[in-house]
Amino acid sequence: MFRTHGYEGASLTLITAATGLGKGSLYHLFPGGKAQMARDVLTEIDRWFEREVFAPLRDSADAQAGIAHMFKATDAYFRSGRRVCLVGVFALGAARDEFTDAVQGYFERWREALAAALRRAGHARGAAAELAEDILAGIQGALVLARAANDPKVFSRALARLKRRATIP
Amino acid sequence: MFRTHGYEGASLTLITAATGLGKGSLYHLFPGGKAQMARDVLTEIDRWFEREVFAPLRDSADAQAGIAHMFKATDAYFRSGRRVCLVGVFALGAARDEFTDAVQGYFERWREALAAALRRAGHARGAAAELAEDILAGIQGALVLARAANDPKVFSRALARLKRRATIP
DNA sequence: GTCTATAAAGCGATAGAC
DNA sequence: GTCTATCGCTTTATAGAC
Repeated sequence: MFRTHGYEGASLTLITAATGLGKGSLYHLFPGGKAQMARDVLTEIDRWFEREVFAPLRDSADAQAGIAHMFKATDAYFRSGRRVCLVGVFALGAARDEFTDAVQGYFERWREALAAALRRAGHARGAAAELAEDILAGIQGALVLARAANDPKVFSRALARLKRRATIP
Repeated sequence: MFRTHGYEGASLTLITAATGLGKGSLYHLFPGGKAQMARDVLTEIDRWFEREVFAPLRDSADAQAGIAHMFKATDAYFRSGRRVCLVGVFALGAARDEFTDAVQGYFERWREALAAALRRAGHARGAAAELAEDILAGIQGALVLARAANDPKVFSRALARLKRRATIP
């Protein structure tokens, strides 16, 4: 609900309908209310990316394989462009100020892990840093364009091109 | 207000405070209420980009000059990364469905005008189409990253790299 | 642990005085 | 054309029964 409606747009009524839980249950599980729900969702997303994307980027013996894994996991996570990025949605809105650390940390750690992997894969230091930024921006922007055009293929195409740029022939 | 708070987040209270107009005045000027306000803002944005970006891309005798003008106007419009894109914000949220035409049209006409200019500037047909998509996604994504990091320079850097990719040496 | 009932505030929108 | 007052509804959040 936060992903598709934004923080302000995701009302408790929508959340109760989507979860099948009444407000009483929600406040029992999340005493901090809506803010805690969002915080817990952000934490869960962070854990998923840490495990499925950042760690493989950092730890893969074969850097190229780690990068390839990132593209595959990213495509799966965003449902090939049918899903948008909750962290990106929060970043653009007023919610960024309430969840600064989570929003900032997500992109920062992704960028750092990717830049290091690109370096290990053979890109020059400066080029790797720039390329990592381009790839992250390319992914976020492609999600915007895909949803604007209501055409997930925009995302798939962009992801394929970014993967090609990351690969050293 | 729509840009910084999203469609749902931009309440009439925020809008009255920002404009200095009471609700009565707002509904006198915009009988269609909040939806009309958003529609009129989208129309205004569309006019601005049509005049300052799309038309120069299409009509410039020197295609390279038209593209350079686009990057300059884009940097100015987004305040070098201190502003985000209202159309992008709407695209990611539920507002897209209420303002489909405006959101879709904005990116589509930008992409088409840019692809044509890139082709006239010397890029091969297929490469120009791909590059146009990359540049639009790069801009939207850089706005996300810049706001997430609370660092406008992320946007300026990305824009400079995109401009370099658009230029044929 | 989940529910219903309810509170207090805020929402978009309208009416009518001036 | 702008204001205040108000409507009806929704919002987040709480209380208390079960």
